[in-house]
Amino acid sequence: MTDPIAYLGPRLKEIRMKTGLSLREIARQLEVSPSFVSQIENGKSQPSVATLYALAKLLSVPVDVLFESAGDPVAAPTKANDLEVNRNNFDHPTDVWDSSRARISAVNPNNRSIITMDSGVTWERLAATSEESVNFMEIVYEPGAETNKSGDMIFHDGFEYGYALAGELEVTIGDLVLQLSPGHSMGFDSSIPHRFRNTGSTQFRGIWFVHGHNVDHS
Amino acid sequence: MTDPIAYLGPRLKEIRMKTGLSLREIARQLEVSPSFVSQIENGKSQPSVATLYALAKLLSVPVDVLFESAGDPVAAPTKANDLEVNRNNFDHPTDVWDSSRARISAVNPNNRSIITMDSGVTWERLAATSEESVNFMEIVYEPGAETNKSGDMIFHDGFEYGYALAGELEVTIGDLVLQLSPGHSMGFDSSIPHRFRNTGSTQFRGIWFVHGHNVDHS
DNA sequence: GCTAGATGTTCTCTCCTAGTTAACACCAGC
DNA sequence: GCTGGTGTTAACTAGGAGAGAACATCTAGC
Repeated sequence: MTDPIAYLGPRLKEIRMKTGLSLREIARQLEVSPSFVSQIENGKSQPSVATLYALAKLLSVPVDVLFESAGDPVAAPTKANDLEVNRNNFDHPTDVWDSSRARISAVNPNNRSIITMDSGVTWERLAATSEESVNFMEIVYEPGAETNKSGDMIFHDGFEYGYALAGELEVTIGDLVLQLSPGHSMGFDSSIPHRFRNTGSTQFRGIWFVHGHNVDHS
Repeated sequence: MTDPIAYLGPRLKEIRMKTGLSLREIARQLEVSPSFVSQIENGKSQPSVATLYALAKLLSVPVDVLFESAGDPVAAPTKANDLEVNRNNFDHPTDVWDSSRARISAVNPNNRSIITMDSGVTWERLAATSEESVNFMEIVYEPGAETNKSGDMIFHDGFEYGYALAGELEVTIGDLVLQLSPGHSMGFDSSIPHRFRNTGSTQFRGIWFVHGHNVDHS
């Protein structure tokens, strides 16, 4: 069995990264030297219980998660890393917001980050956590608006989930066409070409969740 | 605030007592000297992280409960080793539904899979895609209902996102307590201990999205 | 280009403390 | 009385928790 204590360092680093805090900032708040934090993260030294506890508290994480084996031994594949498909041209709602992200994010409706598309489509961010490639948002389609003014279908990595709050939305996924009415919901593999269109005469609003495959990455 | 580390010793003793194990027996299994265990229990010395972890493991208790100020119900097993960590009772909404999952999933409100918890909490599945460790659902908290009847906070791998449709929900995440009203939304790293509670007099309903770290796996 | 400020890392060194051994006092049952 | 169990405390030591300084990168600004 693999010693969980051996993973403590990497695990700490992983969690610290998510918080966006620098090693030196941690050291400052913990009142220890930066070098020591580095030594801990690299497994060259071990903290005392007091330091361990303070560390967990600082990262607002139960002590136990520090012992969990960090994710998967994601031995980075040497090859597949360099480039993805040319999905850059597609504008899909991943990582398009500003950079403010945290481990806990609460948003009230009057204070959302909003992105307005030229095509009568609006995304309002509902939460900005430290997860990348993840978007939780309210989407608004004005009457006549559609995903792509060109009418083309789009596809991208990951999955997409939606819940209709108000109005009607015509959802096309692959061959499937369905009408989303308030209370209806759906989810699909977004590598299937898809398109949304508000064919009705009233505004459509829905709760949307979109994420890529690699929800977290080192 | 009183230092939780000061309570570590007494806490250990308390838990050990419940297991019926002698101090010397602990020392034997831990492969340390009995005197040292005594010193730890009396706060005259502190264990290293390794010893602390081994200790928690031996008592089959999460490390965190060693820091709790004594008095809380520990649910310690009567004999060591016959029970696992009492974290198992935590049910969190991942992979609890039936197996029907597809690449495209559309659900209308009258035809949802529903899980009713004993505590007045209901989950209604909004989509069932082929993704594992992912749940998109409408959650309902009746007045007075809470995540855990015991009042304990829960934590698990992954992230959690919510949008309030109706009613009020008291959300506790780590130290943070916030009131979720209709239109409000939030997201957080679910490894931070959290708890939800409907403190109001009306039913709470919200759109929830929960996923583990490993969103897809081959 | 240079500087000034961040970032994380890797040395070397010191002092503290985790953990030891010993002897201690208390019980049971034989 | 012994012999086995229990927990406690003193004196000691070896090892590692943690500091300090110098290191190599970066990025931003002049």
